[in-house]
Amino acid sequence: MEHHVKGDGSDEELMELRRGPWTVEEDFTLINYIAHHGEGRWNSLATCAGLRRTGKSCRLRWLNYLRPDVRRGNITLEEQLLILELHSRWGNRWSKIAQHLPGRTDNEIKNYWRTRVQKHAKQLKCDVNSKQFKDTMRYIWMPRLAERIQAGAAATGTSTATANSGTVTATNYQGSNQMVQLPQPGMGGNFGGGIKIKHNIYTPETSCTAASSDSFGTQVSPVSDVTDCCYNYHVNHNGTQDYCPPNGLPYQESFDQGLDFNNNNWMDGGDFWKNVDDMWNFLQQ
DNA sequence: AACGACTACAACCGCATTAAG
DNA sequence: ACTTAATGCGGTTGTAGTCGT
Repeated sequence: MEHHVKGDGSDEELMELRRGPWTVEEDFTLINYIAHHGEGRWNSLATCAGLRRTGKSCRLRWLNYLRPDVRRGNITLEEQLLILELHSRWGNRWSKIAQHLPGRTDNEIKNYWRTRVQKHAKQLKCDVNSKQFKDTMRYIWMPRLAERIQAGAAATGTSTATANSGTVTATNYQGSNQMVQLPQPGMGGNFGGGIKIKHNIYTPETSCTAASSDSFGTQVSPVSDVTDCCYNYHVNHNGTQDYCPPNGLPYQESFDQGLDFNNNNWMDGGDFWKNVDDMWNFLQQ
């Protein structure tokens, strides 16, 4: 369908600027023009190319869709992990995050975050910006993603996730065997008690954020130190204490049931746990 | 088959920042 | 130094496709 700017007698209306989805012809015109004249000066480009589009629209179409190096298709596990990691550091700085995922646009990453991550936070009935959700992501989901990446790498004989100007290795995220205290229902952001469960947890010490400069050579301030975190945990370097819930399922397996990392559906456990309390109840069964 | 709900993603909008004159 | 246009960014909306009933 075709949209037109309407109603106010503006220049835009007089020029009958088009809106809405781009046609194949428009795409071809834009690609052709940029191939001959280069990109930039988007307003004049739109006019000179004979496109009845705003410069903004042309720029967006080029950068997000037509550019030859735009990468399409499913977000890989490595990319997911990188997005989570960078978002935890920079927040909604989509453009900045996208710089470290070659071929991915800020728009795509933003869409991914909104459709997958925010959806899951909603299903868990917690705010995506809450410490509770961030900690769940950081100490549970990210380590599991890393494990799956490494498992995949081991299976295929590859060892790194090529993801930007630098590389992210799965081993960046490998934790030592440590004891982490899970949040209990009603604790809010301050988890004072709780049982101790062994897991390869993701900590500032084991993540690339622990360094004063990150793996991309960018100076960063470390994210909240684990001592600032509401979790109480202690390191169990020999890793001898395995906790097994009464249901007989190892802790890790229990989480895998709720967070299906297979087939990239690593956040599709929302129907399994309706909220954090449900998750907790399941783990205590 | 028809319908509605849901999902993913393309596109738009408004504002902030930067560059040019 | 100031103004204005261009560009970039993040939030939001629109829509086509898919799935379940």
